[in-house]
Amino acid sequence: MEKFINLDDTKKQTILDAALQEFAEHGYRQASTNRIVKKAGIGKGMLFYYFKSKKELYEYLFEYSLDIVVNAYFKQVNSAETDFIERLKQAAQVKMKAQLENEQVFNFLGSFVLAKEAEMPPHLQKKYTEMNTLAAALMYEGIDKSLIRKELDADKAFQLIRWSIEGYQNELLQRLEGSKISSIDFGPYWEEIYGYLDILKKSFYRE
Amino acid sequence: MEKFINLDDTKKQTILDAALQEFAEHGYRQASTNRIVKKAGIGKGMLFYYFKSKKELYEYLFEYSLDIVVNAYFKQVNSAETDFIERLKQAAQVKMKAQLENEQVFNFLGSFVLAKEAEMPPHLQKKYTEMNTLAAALMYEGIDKSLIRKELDADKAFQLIRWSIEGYQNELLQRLEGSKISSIDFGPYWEEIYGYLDILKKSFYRE
Amino acid sequence: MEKFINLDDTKKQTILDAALQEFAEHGYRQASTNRIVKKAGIGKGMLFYYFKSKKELYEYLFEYSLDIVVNAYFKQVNSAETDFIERLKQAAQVKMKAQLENEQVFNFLGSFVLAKEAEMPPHLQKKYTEMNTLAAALMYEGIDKSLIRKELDADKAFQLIRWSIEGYQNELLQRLEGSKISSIDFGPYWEEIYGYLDILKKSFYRE
Amino acid sequence: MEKFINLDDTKKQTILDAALQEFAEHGYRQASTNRIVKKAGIGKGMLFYYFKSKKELYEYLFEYSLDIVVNAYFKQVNSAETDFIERLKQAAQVKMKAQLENEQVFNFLGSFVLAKEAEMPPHLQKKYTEMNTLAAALMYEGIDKSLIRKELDADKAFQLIRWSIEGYQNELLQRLEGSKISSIDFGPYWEEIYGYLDILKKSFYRE
DNA sequence: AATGAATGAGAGTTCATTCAT
DNA sequence: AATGAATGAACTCTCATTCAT
Repeated sequence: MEKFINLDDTKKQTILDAALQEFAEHGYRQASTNRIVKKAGIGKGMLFYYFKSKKELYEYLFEYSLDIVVNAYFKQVNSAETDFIERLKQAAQVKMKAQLENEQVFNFLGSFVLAKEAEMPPHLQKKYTEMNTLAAALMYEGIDKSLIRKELDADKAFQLIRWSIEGYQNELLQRLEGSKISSIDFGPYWEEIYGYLDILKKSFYRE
Repeated sequence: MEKFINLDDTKKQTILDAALQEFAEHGYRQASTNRIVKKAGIGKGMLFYYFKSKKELYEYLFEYSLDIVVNAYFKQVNSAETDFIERLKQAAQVKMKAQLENEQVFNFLGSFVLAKEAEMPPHLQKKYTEMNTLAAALMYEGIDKSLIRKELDADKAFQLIRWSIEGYQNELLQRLEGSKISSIDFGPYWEEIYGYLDILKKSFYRE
Repeated sequence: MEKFINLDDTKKQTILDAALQEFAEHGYRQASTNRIVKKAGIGKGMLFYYFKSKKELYEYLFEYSLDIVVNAYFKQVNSAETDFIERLKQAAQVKMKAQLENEQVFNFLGSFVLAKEAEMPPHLQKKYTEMNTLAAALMYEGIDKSLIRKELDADKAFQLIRWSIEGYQNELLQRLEGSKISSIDFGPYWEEIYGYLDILKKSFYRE
Repeated sequence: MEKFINLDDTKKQTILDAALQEFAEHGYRQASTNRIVKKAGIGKGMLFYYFKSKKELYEYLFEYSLDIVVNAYFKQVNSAETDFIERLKQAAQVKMKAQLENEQVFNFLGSFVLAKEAEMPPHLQKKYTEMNTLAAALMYEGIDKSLIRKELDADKAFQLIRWSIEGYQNELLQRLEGSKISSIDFGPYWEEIYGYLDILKKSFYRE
């Protein structure tokens, strides 16, 4: 694996892209190392020279993808914004941008949920959970709780708001499933989401 | 397939359980018919005597599972209750009970979303969608919209409430993952969920 | 096998027909005992009660078919006819008639050549050869050798004539391959064959 | 398949022989790829590395065999000889030699006729027919028809002569079946065949 | 006499992984 | 550092044969 890390960037990227795409498209087990080396234009032996097994390759891709997501998404969320809903709104925009720019990585991570626990080592599951925890932390850090109506438990309210938004995002994803992400006009969806955010504000925030 | 249906119940259940578990654990393609017969304690040939192919087995399990879910869950939801949040509360209780009693089935259906459309025959996709439509209909039918604060769009509000609850349920599921479901004391969780429902009422309902 | 022989004729015939057809259509190995019992309308076990194995069934069918051929074909050849070519002509007519009336049997025997020696016991091969020898004997018995031009070895001439006719029959068979035998108009072929027989007479017979 | 072509000749030949033998002995469907690899002494996977399927292997063997037959047999027939029977005589000698040197190939091709059309792709059927047409053309090209007695239809006479000879060859083959071809003393047979050819000349040719 | 459920070996094929070059 | 030929276990599925009923 260190062998792989020391490769020059172009080659590294070619291989990463080939592998991410293959795993995203076929899932862990159905992904074919044969197709990966063909797509990447390298010899069959090299893949197992860089990574000692298919699983190690997968785990590497996983950690690599988490890194990308953290840097291109989480770290771009404006933590100066103290209004929770506004921060969520900005986060959603950042996420969309990051997804556009790292389609393979997001597709790959999206497909991770599919790889059943039985086959995936627990430490990956853990990392994934940690990432989600980090994301949540970033989401709540420095938030102005006083905006929430005083008769409500602010933390629980935040959770409910987050779940609502995530629910909406999932539903949106299902609706868009199949469309090529780069060809979607998000205009109408932003309007829709603003509608929902407005209701959330009216419901949970003080007047 | 009729061959299978006419089996005595104990044997049928053993095979069903083995297959549901295998598919839930590994997904469609990665599931091994070899492991299924070993788990079920039947000869290699019998599975293909009962079902002419792996796919037919999968489809049977799918329809079987839908039946269970509809009967043990959806049909148990009290549609006389016109308060949306109260109905959701009752539904959540029914769902927990159904899940407890049909662990494998719920696991299996949960894993279905993941099976790539390409492999699954359209009529299964259709059935699944129909089930979800039915579920939504049951959830919203006869609901008293006037409980929602008049300045909010009632339908959107219902959606937000639903997403909130589903989000909570998912999070709960992840937290409990690994624990043997039958050994969980749900007491504290009900309190927690009531806390959330309370907030939702305060936020979205008229005073 | 004696079990089978003591069955009443209708049932026996049903089973024979089903088996002959299956073997003729798929060859020995690809023939499915499952399909045979289904076609014959008997239980799976009965087939192996009557015949202890697929091979025994095949061998029985083989001997049965030889019997039919000998009785419906060879024995019908008019041995009073002393002109060799005339006898061959009559034999060809009788053969066509027999084939029409025992399509299954002839198809089955035709497919026998396919079953490679490796799998078929030598005594079947032997029987088959014996049948051919018998056929040849019948063909030559009581033939008037004096019709053959005196400068020719009569026996060798007969052989050549026979091979010629068989060659023609084989070529005809290949040409007709695929057509349903009962729907063929043999008219034009008889003319053709008479043409050939005429040449043979002119060539091998005294003037 | 190119993978196979680039193998060194010894290995290629080992595999070819194993496969030709297996197919010749058992026919297409009943031939076992398992037995082929065992006979050839290669790993199970290699066969499918060289040829992507059993069918592709079969088709390769088929075209390979046609090539051999055309080059080692047809092309060796002396087309300068204008006497039909003399040409047939020479052809028979060439054929025996070719058969001796390519036993497997001739056995394999001999078994091809048996493989039911349904399973074999039409282009193979076509090639086979083309080969036969070519063979016939070679046999009749430049032949001096004036040798045939004037009262006979020359073309039909040629057919009869050809069928006669083929019939003799087949009978010879059946008689020799089982003997190791390389240990046969063909001396007596040539005498026999010359006897037959002599009769044919006396019968069909002008005096 | 009759059934058909049950078995397990074997079919063709795929694939991660190794290793000689 | 790089190749791709080679392996063999595992895959889904078929089938002749047996056996409890």
